[in-house]
Amino acid sequence: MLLGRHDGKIDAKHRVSFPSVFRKTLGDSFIVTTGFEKSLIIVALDNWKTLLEGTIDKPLTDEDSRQTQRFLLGNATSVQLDKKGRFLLPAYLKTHAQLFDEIVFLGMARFIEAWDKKRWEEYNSELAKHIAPIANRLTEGKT
Amino acid sequence: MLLGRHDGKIDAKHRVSFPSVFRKTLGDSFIVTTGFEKSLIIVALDNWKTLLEGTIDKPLTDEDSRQTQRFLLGNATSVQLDKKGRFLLPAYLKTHAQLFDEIVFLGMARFIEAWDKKRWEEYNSELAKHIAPIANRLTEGKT
DNA sequence: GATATTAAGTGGGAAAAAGTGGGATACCAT
DNA sequence: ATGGTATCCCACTTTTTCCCACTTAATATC
Repeated sequence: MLLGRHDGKIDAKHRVSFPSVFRKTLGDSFIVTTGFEKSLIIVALDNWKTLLEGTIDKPLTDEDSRQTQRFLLGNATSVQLDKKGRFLLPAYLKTHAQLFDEIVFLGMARFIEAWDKKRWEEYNSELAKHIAPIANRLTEGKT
Repeated sequence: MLLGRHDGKIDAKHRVSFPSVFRKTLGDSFIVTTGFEKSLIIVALDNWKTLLEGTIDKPLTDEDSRQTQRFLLGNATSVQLDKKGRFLLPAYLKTHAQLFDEIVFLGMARFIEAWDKKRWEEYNSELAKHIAPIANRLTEGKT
């Protein structure tokens, strides 16, 4: 299961270093697409369809579903890691996630989210304030 | 049941020595994540997994579930003790807990809290001054 | 209670792995 | 051709991992 935070960098050639821990699970070829809250979603090729369940399997007459499809599928790209574990990030994805040179990868069980480091830290500290009930359950022990 | 205070150290290689008393309960593999008042929370793996149930299999479109996942998964790390009972502490957790080189582990019944030694001692002596009315509030209204 | 014995904890060397940066060549579109 | 981008490769730095030696603490033994 994918979990934890690992940092990477984006160099002048738009190459993104991908943490080796995650590489062990995902392999050296996967899908990158736009995510929610200005993140990027990174998912293994064979997990791609499963992940979309419940979001794109609605009838095409449903506009919300059409829009979600366009967002998730239309922006997706398949990337390949180089020998040193880096992939090339298309400009439109870099823009979407407001990425600069420091990137944070978050293991989210079945996929990975990527955030600009600064934005993640801001978002996360906000999150901590509102997620207290969840954190409470964490320390309550077995239910 | 986890209780008591035991101290540890963090060396230059980010290795944290974990008290053998707690190791006997938790084993040599567990979850470390962010906690309240800038502490760290250490919980057993299966404890943590129970908490995740019902959130990691929700569709991507569920915002609440996204937030919970980010908090629970993004900040957590699964650690493994080495032969000498130390684990590697990720930089972001060290930062969160404002840890330097001395660390205090507190048994909290079902989980463990970790504090920077100096911060803990300051916090604790403040606590001692004000704890009586606080503890009283906890029991007020009951019976 | 002093000393032997085992366990726990600390620090660091050395090798391997991961990550970083950049040069040189190939490729494509204008 | 030319400028921009991608690809491949290599050199170098940093981090991680594994192992061992040593110190300190805890426990046992007489």
